[in-house]
Amino acid sequence: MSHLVYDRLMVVDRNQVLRSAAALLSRKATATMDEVARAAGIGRATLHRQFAGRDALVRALEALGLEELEQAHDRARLDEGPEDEAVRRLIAEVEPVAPLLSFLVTENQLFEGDERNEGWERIDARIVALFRRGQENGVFRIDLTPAWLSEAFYGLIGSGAWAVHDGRVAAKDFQYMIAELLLGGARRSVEK
Amino acid sequence: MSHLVYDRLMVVDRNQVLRSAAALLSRKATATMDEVARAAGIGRATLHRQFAGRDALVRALEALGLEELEQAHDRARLDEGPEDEAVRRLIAEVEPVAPLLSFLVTENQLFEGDERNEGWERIDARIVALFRRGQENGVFRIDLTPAWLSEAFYGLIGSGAWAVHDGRVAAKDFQYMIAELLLGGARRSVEK
DNA sequence: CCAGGGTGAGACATTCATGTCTCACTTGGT
DNA sequence: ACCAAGTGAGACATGAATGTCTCACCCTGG
Repeated sequence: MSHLVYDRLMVVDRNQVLRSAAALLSRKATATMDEVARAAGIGRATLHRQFAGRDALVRALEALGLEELEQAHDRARLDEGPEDEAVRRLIAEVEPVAPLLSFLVTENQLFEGDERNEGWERIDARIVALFRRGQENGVFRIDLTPAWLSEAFYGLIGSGAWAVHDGRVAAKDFQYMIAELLLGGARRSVEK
Repeated sequence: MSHLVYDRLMVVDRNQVLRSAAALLSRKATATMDEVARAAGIGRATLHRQFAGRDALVRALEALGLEELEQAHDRARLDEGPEDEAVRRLIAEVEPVAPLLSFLVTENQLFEGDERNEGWERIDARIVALFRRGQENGVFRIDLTPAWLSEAFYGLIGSGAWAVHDGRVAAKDFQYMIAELLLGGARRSVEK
């Protein structure tokens, strides 16, 4: 029981540190451990006590990102209703995680298969399944593979996050821009 | 006249070094100067003679990438014919530069406005103009801003390059997948 | 009031990439 | 055959980030 007290008062809130680290590293991926510590309002030593090293910190961020991504997928209820609507819901739910996500993606490129977290494949499987189901139900075209649609989905999320980040797209248009491009494409359509 | 002889035989071919560096760094962005040198088949000292430092090397790669990008835009003849066809041509021409491009993009994120090369804006202006013209001619939808379409274009190019890189998409499908998604979207359409 | 655990600050050693320099060697030109 | 230029290899210094450790301080609980 004493744990609960410690976690909230005197002791550094590990999760809070992670949030602040995510916010910082999403903007400046090369931030040093010292900068991360300062951003979290703690000392570098304390940061090291919580995370053995920079690698451990990134791993923890990966776990955090994956957890939030999974929750986003859960909330989006991908297996309910029309698949294109499910995609829209997913975009909306994923938006808050987008900056952290793009940081992790570029960071993961460097791990080069050292020990890739299985969580990514789980996430990927869920969205691949969504696109596949949409194809079977005649909602999505069948000439674009689910794997590619999944890749493009996260690519557009990242692009959208950056576009918003440096003011090329208004934050309020984030979901619409991504959803419309992904679902409808750029070409002018007769329907709708 | 003696320069031509030097450039081809004894002296290191600077452009050749750049190519090999581009190929290596596109796969492993954190490669050392030593690794870059080895990959080019030269000594580290010689690499430093050609490029004052890692920063200079990246700048040179940026110049190379921008030059090839501009040439790709030229060859795509963006101001001729229907705009959607122009986009297809552009995708085809940009494909070879895609890996280097995605390296430069992630690398540029770190420069944080120190001295961003103006070339990017020139390139961007060209493709923005293409999308804008397509909108005026009724080929592209007007509810997606040209700035976003441009961002999405390069985002998808990058995603496609990575998808091909780790075998999620066949290389021969690169152009088709990107063009179809960007132009037509994922939703099944009545036409076509 | 006292004891203990957690913290911030700073000193310190270590590691690694970078950048500089020297030197012997090879190659091409004269 | 000689000379000059460019090169590779290696030694060396530098700087930066990392990781470890100590120590004084503060807060909380007893």
